[in-house]
Amino acid sequence: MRLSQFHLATVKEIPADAEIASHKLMLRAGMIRRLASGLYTWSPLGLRVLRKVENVVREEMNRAGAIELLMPSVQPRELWEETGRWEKFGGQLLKIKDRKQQEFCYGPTHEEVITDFARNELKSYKQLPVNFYQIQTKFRDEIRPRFGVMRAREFLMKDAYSFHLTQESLAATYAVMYQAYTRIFTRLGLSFRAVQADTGAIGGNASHEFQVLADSGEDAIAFSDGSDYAANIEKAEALAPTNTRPTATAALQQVATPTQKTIEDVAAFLGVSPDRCVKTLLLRGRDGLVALCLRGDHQVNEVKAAKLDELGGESILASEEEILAAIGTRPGFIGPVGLPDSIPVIVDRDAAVLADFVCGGNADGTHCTGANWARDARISRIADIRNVVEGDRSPDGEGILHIARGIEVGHVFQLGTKYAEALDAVVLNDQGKTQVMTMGCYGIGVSRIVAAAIEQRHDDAGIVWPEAMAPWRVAVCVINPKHLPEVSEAAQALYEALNAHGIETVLDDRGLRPGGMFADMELIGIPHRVVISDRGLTAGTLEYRGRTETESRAITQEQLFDLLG
RNA sequence: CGGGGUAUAGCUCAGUCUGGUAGAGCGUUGCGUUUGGGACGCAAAAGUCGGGGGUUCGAAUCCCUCUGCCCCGACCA
Repeated sequence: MRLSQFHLATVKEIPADAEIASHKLMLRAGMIRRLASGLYTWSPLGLRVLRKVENVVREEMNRAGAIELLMPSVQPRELWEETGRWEKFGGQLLKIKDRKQQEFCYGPTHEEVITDFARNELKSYKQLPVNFYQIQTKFRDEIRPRFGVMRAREFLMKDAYSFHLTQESLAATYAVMYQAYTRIFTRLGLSFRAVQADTGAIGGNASHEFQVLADSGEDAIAFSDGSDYAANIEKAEALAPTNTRPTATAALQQVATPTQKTIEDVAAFLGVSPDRCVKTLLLRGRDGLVALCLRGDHQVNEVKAAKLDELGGESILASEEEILAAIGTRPGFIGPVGLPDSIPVIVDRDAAVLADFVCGGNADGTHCTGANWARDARISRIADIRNVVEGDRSPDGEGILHIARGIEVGHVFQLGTKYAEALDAVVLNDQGKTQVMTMGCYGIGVSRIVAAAIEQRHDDAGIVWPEAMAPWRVAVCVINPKHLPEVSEAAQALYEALNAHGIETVLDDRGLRPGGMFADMELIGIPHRVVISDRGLTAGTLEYRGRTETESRAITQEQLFDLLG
């Protein structure tokens, strides 16, 4: 590509509301333009990168035996009624009506459509297993779109759905997809980690997320330094403490804490550390309020909590009014001591081994000191309901846990029969009997990968693309093309030679001053730069500089081809 | 959904408190000089000050209202 014939649109100034590096750099490089909240146009430059990612994904999916198809982005309400998700999916589902007032949604995902396709197309176990995928635009009406294409409302996703007769077959395809994902992210040059993920309300058997490691990531992941254990913090189990509860030595006392409502304030006020306090949360349970007790320095894990029988799938905090009505105090002073018998008290494993602890006094402006389980407070059940923290023992018993941040770019999931059952997707098995298929689903956030890569790879000058994602591998920059015809001819010749060797090259023939040209090529992250000038022409060498190098070096054309492989 | 902010030239923003001729930088266009790390000079085009209503002799500015966008929060007491 000759840049004079391209639309490169870098800018110096960007809106102040771009917060993270990838968002800023994508705007500055002119890869994307915002159309409306969470909606972006991909410029010619941005699209080149997006296509690179897409093609790697497509190649590896094909290699792994998946078959590409394309489903509509607009989907009829009736299909979503069949799985009950028309209502259950919530506000993220963008609902639209056509001229006949028929209702549709813009697809946030395609389980319904693919399962409908499968129930019509697949009739025999002989057609299984099969794995269909598409690369398609999705729309999720996010509560708060942010970070550019990282959390946009409209985004490009690769989603695959596999169909099986048996769990063993599903597990096999799942493993193949896991391997394919590992290849994809490795080829894309990303530093990533596959982590165990929560299977959510669907309750499937296995699920892994592929997380690109970046400090700006919205997910927290826990990984062991003594094994390959890694899990989303939502999923990571906090092991029971090894010590048992000491015997009570202190007497229960009620103390005045007039304005101290947070653990930090109470602990500081009473001169104890937060890990000697018990914090109590009241949630809406299946049959009335439920109390959760945790050590003051720990945080409740909502995913774990929601799975408690007492809560029945959701973890919703009780309102101040409900709490006032039930126990006569407000948030900030709740404690396990003297709670009504009707409220189950679920105690975290670590909170359960505390003795002589501090907790809320169940009266405004009071806390208790010297509280002890059994003697002063009832335990209905002990459970793991907290987030793991840095330094916890790894659940597999090997090493200790560390916490890192990640950007979820892929998710593989053994769905089971949930959708196939709801939509009656059945085949005849080898006994001639009708059998519901079991499913897997495998997603990759194609557009998000572009942002995630930049998060991971950038410097002061701009983006530092991995070779596999760069819009072009090489930039040939011409200095002062108008002065000497030989200079622009030499640049042209090199440009053509590189492309002829299958090395994607861009020729910067815009005639900019060198500073502007170099700055642009660095901003848009081209891995290799070759400068052609009268200076080099006289010397018979090319001036080469890699994107992350700080000095140029003189090399021959032969050396350049060697270097580019 | 709650709270806060914001909307002025293509972009980034001043100007609003204290009402009185619409501003800057970047970008764009033309001419000239320049040409190895985002050049310089001269000239120019460019705005329904988000929409609607009101107050006023007069509104970007004050009041009401609608809308878009952004930020924070939406359980961790």
